[in-house]
Amino acid sequence: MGYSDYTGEFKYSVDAKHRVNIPSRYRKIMIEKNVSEVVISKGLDSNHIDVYPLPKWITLRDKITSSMQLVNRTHRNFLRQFTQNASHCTLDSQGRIMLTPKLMELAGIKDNGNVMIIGMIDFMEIWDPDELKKHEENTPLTDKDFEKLEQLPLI
Amino acid sequence: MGYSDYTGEFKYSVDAKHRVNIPSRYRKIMIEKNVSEVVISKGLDSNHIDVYPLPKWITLRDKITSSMQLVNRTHRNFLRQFTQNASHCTLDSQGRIMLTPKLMELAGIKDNGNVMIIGMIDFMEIWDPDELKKHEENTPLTDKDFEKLEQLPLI
DNA sequence: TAGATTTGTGGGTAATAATGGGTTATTACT
DNA sequence: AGTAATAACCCATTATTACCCACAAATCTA
Repeated sequence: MGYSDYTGEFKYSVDAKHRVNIPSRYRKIMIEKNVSEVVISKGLDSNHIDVYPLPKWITLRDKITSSMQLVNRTHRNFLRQFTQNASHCTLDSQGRIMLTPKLMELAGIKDNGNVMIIGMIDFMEIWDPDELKKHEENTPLTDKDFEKLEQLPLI
Repeated sequence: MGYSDYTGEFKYSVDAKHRVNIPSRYRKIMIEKNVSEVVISKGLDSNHIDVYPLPKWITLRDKITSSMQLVNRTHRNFLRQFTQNASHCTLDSQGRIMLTPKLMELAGIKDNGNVMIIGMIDFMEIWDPDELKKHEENTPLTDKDFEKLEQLPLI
């Protein structure tokens, strides 16, 4: 994973052309790693968008296809969900990507609205600010979570 | 960990640009260890800021990400909360770091106010002076705490 | 104790980042 | 093929940050 990772939370606007800025720190990391393309897709569980730098996407894709059994209905359904809403995009000269109408709809992101971008170490998430707040309120870290943390060695 | 560690308590100002000085003794240790970058994040339990020199952050991060599965919803939620408030910063030529508005808010630190910096051996904490005093008054170590501590090896 | 160095703090300026919009090229549609 | 819609490209403006210099207070040194 190296020393540079995607962390933090950023607020950006969505313009009339569905363009969203990628944080400059993230762009620097991508340049350093020679990545100029990302794959955006529906977040695995909820109403947000996942942004995978291409190498991460390839890792994910290969992991899934190699362990998947096409005769298994659940596997097929999962694979469909995973790829159906995935689209490749390259950053424009200003460092922005263009969201698709379908993903914006799924994530509740509005034209000329705002988004929150969250770093997830080796990929990113794009949220509608209200959806994010709602999600945070519904999933606070519990004491049980902290107990789990304590069981990790060296922390 | 070597012979040099972060200890002690220091009082510094926060200027209008959200800059906070790092104690020169700490800076010397960092130079000695070739560290020019830290990650600041929300303190695990309370209202203060944690400052991890980069190597410490990497250790933490890898411990957490290695025990984590992306398809697990709880894991994803935990990872999000872990990274969300973490932001990388490099010291400026005067040896200061810039705090983010969100972390200042979470820690109750005010523009043009003061902070206390506390050494935690291999990382540091930044507190609002009032919050720190309150915390000290409200959480003296009890006998029960010491009993728990006795269960730790090597102490 | 006087001078020299380090440390903490403040502020100006140049560089970078974020955002908006116009224009041309590409694709899609009938 | 001609037209409409869309996306890529370019430039302009504003906001923010990084970089630099300056100075005062504190500490060290001889």
